[in-house]
Amino acid sequence: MIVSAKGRYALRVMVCFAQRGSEEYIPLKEIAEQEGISQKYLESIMCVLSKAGFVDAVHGKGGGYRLNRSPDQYTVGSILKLSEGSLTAVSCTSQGAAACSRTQCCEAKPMWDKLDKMIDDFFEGITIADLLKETI
Amino acid sequence: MIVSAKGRYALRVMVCFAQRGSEEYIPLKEIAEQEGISQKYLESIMCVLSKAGFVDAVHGKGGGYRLNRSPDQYTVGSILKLSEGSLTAVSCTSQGAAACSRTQCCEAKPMWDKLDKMIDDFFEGITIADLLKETI
DNA sequence: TTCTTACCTATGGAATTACTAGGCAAATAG
DNA sequence: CTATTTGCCTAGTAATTCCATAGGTAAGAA
Repeated sequence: MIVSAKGRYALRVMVCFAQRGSEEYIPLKEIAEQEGISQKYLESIMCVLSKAGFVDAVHGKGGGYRLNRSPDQYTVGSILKLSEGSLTAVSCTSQGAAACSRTQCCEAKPMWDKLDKMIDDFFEGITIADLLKETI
Repeated sequence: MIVSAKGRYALRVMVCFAQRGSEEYIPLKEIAEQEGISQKYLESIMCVLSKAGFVDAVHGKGGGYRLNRSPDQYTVGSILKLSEGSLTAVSCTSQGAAACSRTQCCEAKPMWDKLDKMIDDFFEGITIADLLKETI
């Protein structure tokens, strides 16, 4: 599993906001109910998206979240990387993990690197707008 | 993480057998020590490979495992699928899992399907012989 | 001031992963 | 025939991750 529920939820929410396409702020409670996702869990996801500047957030009544760019300005890759942390296919190639001791002699390393690049290119080549238009 | 230690170990062992390239059976203990992998853990992996007919196994003294085809007859994909169970990128598209209720209306489904196919093609297009030759 | 909404910290259950333990079954060497 | 070597089978377990919950604080509008 390269994309967990967290990443999928993040995408769903962003698609959801894009579908509404409003300038108004939408409270998370509304999205959570509509999508049938735990509100509290969504909060932790949106918080990350907000701090990264992907969405605008406003407190208080009439507040909520809204996109601050057009859907074609959001790549699926950027959203997944933010919510999942990283998209590496094997632990050996992820930065956070302690460097694999076999890096120098590993026959498979070039393959993993190529796969990582392929997956990254794939997700960076798709935008929220593409998902809306079902043009994949 | 789409490939865990189990899958990586399976590949390493197969590469290891291919490197030796012998007709003789090699006991797993030898491989485990050489590779620094838990013998017991390797046993469970080899057992699957053996039952699937990927390797020949012989009990008793002088026994062990050996490949029964040339390295270019083993795709990385076939080995990973066997040891990992499946290679699907998201839980929604894996057969074993209960069918996702959003399958019909999910904007992302076509994307996941395309990714799954891309990853499958990638791994099916690489053989153990390729890994040995470092021609990736 | 009160209500609403985003943000923050901590915690817990469930599942998965990587590994260990101990024995049984098969095959060979002596 | 017996002892040794090797693969095979079942069970358990520590650690980790994942998904979600709980309970609060901070900010802003009516």
